Amino acid sequence: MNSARHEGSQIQPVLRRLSAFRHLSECGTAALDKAIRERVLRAGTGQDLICEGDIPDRVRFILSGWLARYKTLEDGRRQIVNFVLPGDACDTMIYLLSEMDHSIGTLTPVVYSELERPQFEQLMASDKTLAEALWCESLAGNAIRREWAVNMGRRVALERVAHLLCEIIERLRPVGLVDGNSCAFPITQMDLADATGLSAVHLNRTLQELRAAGLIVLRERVLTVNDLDALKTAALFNPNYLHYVH
Amino acid sequence: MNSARHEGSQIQPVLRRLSAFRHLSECGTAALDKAIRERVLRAGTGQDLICEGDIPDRVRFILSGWLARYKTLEDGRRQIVNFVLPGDACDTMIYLLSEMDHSIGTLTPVVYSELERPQFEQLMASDKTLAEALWCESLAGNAIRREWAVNMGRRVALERVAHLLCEIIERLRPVGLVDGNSCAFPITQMDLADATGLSAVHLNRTLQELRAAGLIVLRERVLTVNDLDALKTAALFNPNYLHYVH
DNA sequence: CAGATTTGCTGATCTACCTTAGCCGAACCG
DNA sequence: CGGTTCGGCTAAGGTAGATCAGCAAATCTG
Repeated sequence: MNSARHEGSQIQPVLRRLSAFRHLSECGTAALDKAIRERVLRAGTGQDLICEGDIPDRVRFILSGWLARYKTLEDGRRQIVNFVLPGDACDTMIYLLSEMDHSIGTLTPVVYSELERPQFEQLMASDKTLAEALWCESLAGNAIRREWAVNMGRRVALERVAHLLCEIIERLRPVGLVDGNSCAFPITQMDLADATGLSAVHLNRTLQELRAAGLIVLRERVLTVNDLDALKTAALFNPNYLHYVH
Repeated sequence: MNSARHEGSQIQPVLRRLSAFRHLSECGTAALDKAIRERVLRAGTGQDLICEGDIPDRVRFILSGWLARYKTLEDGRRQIVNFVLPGDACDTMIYLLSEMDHSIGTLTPVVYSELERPQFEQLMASDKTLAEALWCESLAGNAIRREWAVNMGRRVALERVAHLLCEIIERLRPVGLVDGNSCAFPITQMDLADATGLSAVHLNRTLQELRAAGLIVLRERVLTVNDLDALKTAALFNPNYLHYVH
């Protein structure tokens, strides 16, 4: 178990992410900080935080690590419907529903904070800027899902994968996880395939196509994009759906 | 212009839809009824209520007719990311975002009610059951988008179309628009193709396959499904994501 | 450390779905 | 009234991406 001081340093991603939507008041920042430190937990790779059919009763904030929201068909086909990245709030308000319609599992080791419903509602009530930022975060998650529908329905494999990579970079950037042209990229090709609706084989070939075109360097779990504009053009990427204000 | 008495009769779908999530108090019902009657509008087929890039500043309730949320790529490829059906609330809270990331257009003639942000916030504050029902409606919309990701990513054409038809039927039923085994089905095959990520040609063939299998009858804008369970089985359809409580 | 598993990668084959092109009947329109 | 558009439908041919099978390196595990 780490000290509170150490865990505290990991709250930054959440503050940075919410600040992308609204300037947070000092009061809001303090309330959030306090609430998050209350209960910090860890999970290893490949664990489910919550499963389809479970009763949702808490809200989570991701401090580090990557997760996926996913659904599985009876015959095993899996579709990742969203990545959950550091700084993301996870399931704002979902406790209003009586049952989860999807699962949330870790793709890497994860550190996260858990709030019970009363704590979370108290947090929302504590500060207007914070509440609005949380609402925006939730609405932006919605917008991401819409863009994914476009991605899977109307983009070909190369555009599709390029688009996903652009999105991940632009989501990691405001939380400070992009260093120059590179970011840690800790997930497997299988995960990428399940997120893009492609087979693992075809995803692998598409990555190689992107590499051959000089658009990406992806090796040893690090993604480097030297010409992001070129990648965005190849992806028909328009960042408006991320809804960052500043 | 129709009389208020006549328009009033069209509020039913909204009440019925929200009642699927929470039992509405009399007070909430009355407030909603009053707010909706305030400003009832009409639009013909093929009109956009709001476009990508517009500033969202109002909330809408659909009283009759079908609409689509959609996005268009630069080169014209279109993807419908959601159908908006009678009774649906349209863009709860979206005024918190500064810009629309998608468009909403009519697929049929539509009757709808428009509320400015202050009116809507007043409505939300007026009654707890109503507010919760509206939140649930919004969360359920989210869940539908997740299921669509699965649909486009992991289901083959026949399953995909079958799944969409099941969803539409199960969404129309609680608002009273399913009559026995049939419902009005006023949209074109092109619309269905854009919603499923298929080409119009292939969608047409898939419909014929469904007809040949005896799973659906679709003609003259009426959809009849004599054995809904069979269609659901073919679609790997699980209604849990619609989140109806009763 | 050896064995088992996972991950990235490749080749060959197959097929689901796309594209292009065009027909037909119904509705609409000047 | 004849032209035009729209929606449903069909045929032919091409291709993007799936499936199956297998290999090598890295990683995990006992």
